[in-house]
Amino acid sequence: MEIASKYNPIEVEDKWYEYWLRNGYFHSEPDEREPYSIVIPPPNVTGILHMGHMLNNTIQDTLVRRARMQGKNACWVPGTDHASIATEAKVVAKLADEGIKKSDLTREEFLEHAWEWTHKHGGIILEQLKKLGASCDWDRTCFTMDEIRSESVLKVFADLHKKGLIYRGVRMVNWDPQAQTALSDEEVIHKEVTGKLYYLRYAIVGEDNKFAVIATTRPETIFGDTAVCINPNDPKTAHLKGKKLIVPIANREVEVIEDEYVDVEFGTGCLKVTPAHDINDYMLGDKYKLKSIDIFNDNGTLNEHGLHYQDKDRFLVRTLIEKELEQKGLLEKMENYTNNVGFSERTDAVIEPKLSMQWFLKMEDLAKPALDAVMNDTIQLYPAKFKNTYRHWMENVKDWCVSRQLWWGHRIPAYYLPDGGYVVAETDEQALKLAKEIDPKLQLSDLRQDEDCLDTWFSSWLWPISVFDGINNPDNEDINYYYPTNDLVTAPEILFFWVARMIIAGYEYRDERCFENVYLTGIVRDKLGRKMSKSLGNSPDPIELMQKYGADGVRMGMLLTSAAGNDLPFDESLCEQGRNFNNKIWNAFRLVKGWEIDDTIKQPKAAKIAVKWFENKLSQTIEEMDDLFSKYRLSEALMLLYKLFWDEFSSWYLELIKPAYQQPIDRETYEATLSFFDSLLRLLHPFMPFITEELWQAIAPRTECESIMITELPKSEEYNKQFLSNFENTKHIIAGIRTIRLQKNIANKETLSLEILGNHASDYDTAIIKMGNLTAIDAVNEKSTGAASFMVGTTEFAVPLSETIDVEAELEKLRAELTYQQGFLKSVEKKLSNERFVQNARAEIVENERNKQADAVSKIASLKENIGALESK
RNA sequence: GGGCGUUUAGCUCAGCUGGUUCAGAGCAUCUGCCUUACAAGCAGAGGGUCGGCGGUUCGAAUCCGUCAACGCCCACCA
Repeated sequence: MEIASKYNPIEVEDKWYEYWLRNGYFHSEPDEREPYSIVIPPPNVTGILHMGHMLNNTIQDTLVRRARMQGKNACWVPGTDHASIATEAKVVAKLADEGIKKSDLTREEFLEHAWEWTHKHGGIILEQLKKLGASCDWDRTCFTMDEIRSESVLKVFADLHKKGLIYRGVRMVNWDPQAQTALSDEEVIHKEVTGKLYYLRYAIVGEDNKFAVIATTRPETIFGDTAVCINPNDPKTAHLKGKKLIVPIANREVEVIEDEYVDVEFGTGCLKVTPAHDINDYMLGDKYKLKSIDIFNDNGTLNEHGLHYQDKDRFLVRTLIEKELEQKGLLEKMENYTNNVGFSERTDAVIEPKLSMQWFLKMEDLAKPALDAVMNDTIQLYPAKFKNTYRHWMENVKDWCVSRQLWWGHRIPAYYLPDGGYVVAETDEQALKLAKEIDPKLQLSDLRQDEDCLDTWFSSWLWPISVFDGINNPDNEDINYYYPTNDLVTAPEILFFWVARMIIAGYEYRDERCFENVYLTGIVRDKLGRKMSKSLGNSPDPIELMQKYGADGVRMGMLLTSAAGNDLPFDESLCEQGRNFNNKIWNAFRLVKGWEIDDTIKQPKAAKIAVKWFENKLSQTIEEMDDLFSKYRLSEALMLLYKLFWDEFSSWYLELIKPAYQQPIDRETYEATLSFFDSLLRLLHPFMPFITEELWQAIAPRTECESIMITELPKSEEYNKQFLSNFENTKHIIAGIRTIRLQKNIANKETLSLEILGNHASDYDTAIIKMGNLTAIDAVNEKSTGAASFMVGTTEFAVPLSETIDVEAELEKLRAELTYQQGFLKSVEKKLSNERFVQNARAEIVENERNKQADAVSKIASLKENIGALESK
């Protein structure tokens, strides 16, 4: 059978994914096994796969596949998020392209478009995940706005309202004038912006040509001024006490109020107060019962209060008003100024603080158990440094504005009565029932449901419960079995948006943590450290990458340098490394598969040693891997395996047992090798599912229904550390011979012999002979003349050479070594002659120093002897 | 402005409670090899004052202080 020398992933990946699906290996039902569950962070329903998803889902799949192979009943629940604001924005944009304005549509018409869009683009991302090999239980696929999830959301809203935790009120909220909705504080991103600080002249009433000068970054908001505030302790502004001022252009009189809130040092010490458009001014307005004038329309243009600027955009007005003020002599001066401005996370529009009626969730009490759970490690964050961040947020948690002025989402189940007041209930019928308690004559048609939707996160915070229908049916088999889930893998960016709130919901609705461990990934960046983004065009297409390097190659590339919580500087060369590794595995398979077995051959000694060694090495590595996995150090676990396969198995083990060209192999060694290969494939499977399945299926006859993914993960057995360390020594001896070959330009084909000075255990001699291509190993008291020597540990080895060696070069080498050893001995002796060291250090440390001393002394003696011998020639 | 974190080889990172020859790994680099599993490979080699300074200690990459650079989170002094 001729096998290609390169692994071709394209040919095998779809085949095996189909096979796994066909056999239902991803599907999980409750049974008597230990459950292991992960809920996917639901990607936006109309989104497409990006590198962040690749990283995140590779990690999840690795964890799930490993758990499955550990005999757990593994269940990875997939799904998508309706992504209220993001999806609505996309639909609005698409409609705009078609010349349709959202405002021209009814709610129902708009939702029709939105659903159409969702059905058209929805779920693409889940199909893409399949290419990656994601072993999700697709039968359980959920959507945050499907029937069960919607019902859950409304139920929870009604319940929290009943508990008095949800309230409605007029508050200063973050208004996104582009999406025309309120946002939660978490959806606002503050950025430094260079702008100007304008110094405006407010005329003092009753004092001709006298002005108070007031600094502001937002001159367009003067139309909303309802007071000017000074600090009562500020002599600079004391003359303004009790006066009235005229707001420029608006020509309105406002009072001067006094409050210590005003910073004497800043600007002129005078603060214009615009309660409708600034959170601090709002508080002042509240305190002094000031009028509040809202000067903006919902889309960020000025309203009738803006006078001749009506219907013009706020930023345009800023430039226009600057000119007008200047013309009227009301602009004292301008300075460059940088300040923090809030932007909408979704639309990047500048946030306008705006007073409006919204729904809020009281967070303080809810947050308590969630804070404790993380602080006392009931829920573990990886890396743990995020505990601090988490605590800080949870201790200062503010009420959550849950209403959004959007249509795409869960409509708030609040129903207004004709004569004022409202009821909250999860269904129309129940609402009517509640309403009738107030007024028995009311009909359903009398009730008017709230127009607003709920924040997207108000559905995703229930995700670990709602995917198992644990809100609607709190005692069903699934939720009782799979909840709490085990691991959550997500980005730190949504620690507050999502993770914290899920923990809160978990305690509120299950009275239990929603997951045990949270693995926080880093951000995938490009080589230059920039975030990957569409606008920069620096984000590779994951699908193309997988076509180029294979899904396994890309998975490995993602995992190679991604410690938890560390950003991942992504470079295609990582995938290349992954692909190369696939190829290495493939070729090892080719070698093994090509051997003929001959039952009459006895197992060679070298092979026997090799088998014994690799058994030990394998166990040792498995033990180390288990430890790394328990700490969620996946990259390191993978690297360990990589080295085990490449260096230990391929370069050492296979070379040691390899029969001569076209010679058969003995059965014992062959079977041991197949068994090792099988173990290695199983260990690799969670990381690289496709190639491992392909080779596992090929390496021995399998029946339909068999798969590596449902085999058991190899376990660590007892191993002999001394044996492993002896073998490392052997490797050094072989490396020494190879180095001499290279230095002396001796071809590998040419056989050599090796001399060992003094006695030497001979267990490994056959291995050394084979790997070094030696004719013999001789224990000698004195090495041959003209032999090239090297040391391993305290033993000296020599390779006799036919041609005369360069005495001077050899001497130079030996002298350098002598100098090093003498220096080393000196430092050891210095330590040992230090009484305080001998007194204070632990006994074994001192003992060790003494051993080092003895070693060095013996090495020095032998080096001196050699040098003397050479010099006398 | 507050808090947290990072700084170790050209790059990405390990290095747990200070002590084995502890200064490591992978990649990259360099040298020699097309040795019939693999040139997407094999064999070997070089490379770091562990960010700076100071301290504790018999002993510091590791602990403490301080400075610097970078990053993240929180916080709306107009």
